[in-house]
Amino acid sequence: MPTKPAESTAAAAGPGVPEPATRQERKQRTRRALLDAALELLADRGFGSLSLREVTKLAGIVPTAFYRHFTSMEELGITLVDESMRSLRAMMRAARSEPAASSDAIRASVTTLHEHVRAQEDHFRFLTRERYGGSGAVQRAIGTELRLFGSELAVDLARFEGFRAWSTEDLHMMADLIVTAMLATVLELIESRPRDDETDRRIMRTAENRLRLLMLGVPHWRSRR
Amino acid sequence: MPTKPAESTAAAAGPGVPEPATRQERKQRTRRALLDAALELLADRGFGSLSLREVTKLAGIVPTAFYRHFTSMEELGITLVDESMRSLRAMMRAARSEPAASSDAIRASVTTLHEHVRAQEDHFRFLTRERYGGSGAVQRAIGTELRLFGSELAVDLARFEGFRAWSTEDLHMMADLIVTAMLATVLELIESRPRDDETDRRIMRTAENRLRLLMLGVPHWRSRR
DNA sequence: TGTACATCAGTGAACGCGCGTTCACTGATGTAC
DNA sequence: TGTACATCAGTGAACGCGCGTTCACTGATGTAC
Repeated sequence: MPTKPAESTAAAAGPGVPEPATRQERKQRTRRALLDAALELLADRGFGSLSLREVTKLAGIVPTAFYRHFTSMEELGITLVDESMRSLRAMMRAARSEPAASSDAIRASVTTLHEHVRAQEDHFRFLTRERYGGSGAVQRAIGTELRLFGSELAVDLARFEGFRAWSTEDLHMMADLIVTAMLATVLELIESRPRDDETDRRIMRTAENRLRLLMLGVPHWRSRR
Repeated sequence: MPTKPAESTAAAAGPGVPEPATRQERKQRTRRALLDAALELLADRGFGSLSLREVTKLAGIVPTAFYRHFTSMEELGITLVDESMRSLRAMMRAARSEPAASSDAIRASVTTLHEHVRAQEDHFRFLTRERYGGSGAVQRAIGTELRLFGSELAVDLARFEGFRAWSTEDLHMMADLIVTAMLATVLELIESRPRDDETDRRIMRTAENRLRLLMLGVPHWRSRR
């Protein structure tokens, strides 16, 4: 048996499970352990300061085995971006499929945001932290993906009655405002102290109010150029 | 003479200057060289990944001399936060002293923002990048300072006619929205490609529109609790 | 089903390197007389 | 103004450590017959 008991997030299976699995399945499990180890370490530090050795140690493998899964830490980072963007899009899809009933739509969206952030805290923390502080390729990848994400939201907005007359440029501006406000809320949720329902409710109330204020301006908007 | 020619930002004086200065002045100059070296390295990496040796090398001194100025990189980081916040407050003061004439006030504020960001790009980059991706104490210091900054802005807003009836909580929400939108603009300016007047104008137009949209909602705001 | 060989995820020793920090030092600047 | 001593910013050797990466390896899993 090639694997040690492993440190924490490692490939070791649950209690009592007799360790079956094909070679491919085992490899996938170790790969996951590496990604999870990185996400765990990212809870209180930037991706740029993670070392390959730390990640493999936490994943329960020897440093040299890392190269069986990724050619470099950067490649692992890009994988995390892809994975995290999938979580973000899943949230977006959930929000889109809600019944859009005026002001309740805002409340519903914020609730969806809250649920998804709490469920995939690692991914959302990674995206919001590395968006700016990130190193090279990871930062660029997040930038590109978020810009794409903003454009998708702009298209969504265009379908609503209140935005019928808006120019593409103005729709993008509105989408950016919403994305920025949402990401600010994500950060508040992730860094909230103390971690209780009362604090969460306060953050979500603020998030709702932000969006309400943004929407109040919409009927009165008159583009300048 | 204790100092070597130095690498780039170093304490070496300008061309032809015969290197006078008291011991204190020399020390201050080296300290500045260390801070400038750090800011220069921060142009494309996070503070958490800077090493003491790199910084001293770029500043033109030997690693051990670092301790004559700071007890650790963390202390240097906190100094950079203080210094950068001073740039931010200087901008705020400039904006406050403008004649506040309705919609031109927005244009004037954005122009002020643009000028100050371009003049102190290092400081603004440091604040916006480390706000989230930062390591421990630096991140916490920025968080505290920006919250304070938001509160000051909330007090400023309270003096305007349109906000007479607003609750403290709502004023804070509005101030946060403005700060967040402004910081997003700062980031766009800092990361803008290509670096030309046309790109800058586009970014500033978007910034103006964001603020205009935010303000459009104000007269219609009705607090919910 | 049984055997012989191929594959390949994970191992462990070894490397050269940059790291933060210690220490005793040097020599120009500052101060007391 | 001149001399003797104190201060202290910057030096340079040395340390132990974790880093990324190389290499030859092991042995369980997979495959061909």
